[in-house]
Amino acid sequence: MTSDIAPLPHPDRSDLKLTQVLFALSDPERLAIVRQLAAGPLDMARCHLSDAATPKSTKSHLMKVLREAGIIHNAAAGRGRRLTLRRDDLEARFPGLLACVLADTSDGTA
Amino acid sequence: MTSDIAPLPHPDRSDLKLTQVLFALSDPERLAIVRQLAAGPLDMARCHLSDAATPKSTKSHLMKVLREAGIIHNAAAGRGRRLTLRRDDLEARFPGLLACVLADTSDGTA
DNA sequence: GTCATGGTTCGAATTTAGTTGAACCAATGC
DNA sequence: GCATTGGTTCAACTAAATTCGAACCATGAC
Repeated sequence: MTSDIAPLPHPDRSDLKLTQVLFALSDPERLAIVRQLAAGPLDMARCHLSDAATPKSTKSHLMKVLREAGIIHNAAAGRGRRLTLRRDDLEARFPGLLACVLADTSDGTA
Repeated sequence: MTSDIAPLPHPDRSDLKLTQVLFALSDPERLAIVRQLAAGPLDMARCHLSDAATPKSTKSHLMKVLREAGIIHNAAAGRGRRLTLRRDDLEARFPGLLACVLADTSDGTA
């Protein structure tokens, strides 16, 4: 078979928790990731952190927090990972939240 | 004079940080406090926590986090404290944020 | 198969946040 | 004056989040 990699677990739309989403977004680095993904899906290797020297384990952990909160989807794609912002799910559960979070420019990540 | 109590420090509207606001709101207990204050100003003594047995030092700390994030205003009033949601400031800096956070009912605090 | 690339996971160390009792303070009631 | 009520602050402790290296795993190129 072409692939037997166990896909990472993602919470169902109905299981998203507002407090968990807010927490995930409350870190500047994670918020910056979300802003990048707002422009469209991105290969993880092309998703940059503020400090380019950050170890990959740290980067992976940041993605995990966002994924477990239901903010991003992380799928295997070739030898890498494809990250997608779960816009529809977020909008369905917390209408307007993403929009006003992305609108802000006071955290340096315009 | 009638009062010389040093007022608690509150951040200026222009100093509010989105990530700090999101963090403050990411705790269920704090979010529940904000929901109560959404109905109007409240004396702190009448602002209830989920566990009535919570020590006052803990309650005071919860209020401090909300105050320092710029979400609530805490003013001396008689022998107690008057808590007010900083609606206008929040709306000015993060339009729509409060509305969609208050709209959610998935955290038990409908 | 071998190698390089891209990421996850684990464990340990560090850092940060939450909890609590005790001490203290201001205002009101008496 | 004294006692009560309501709340802040401090210090110590517990709990949780973050960071990072090391080990590991799949894929794709060769």
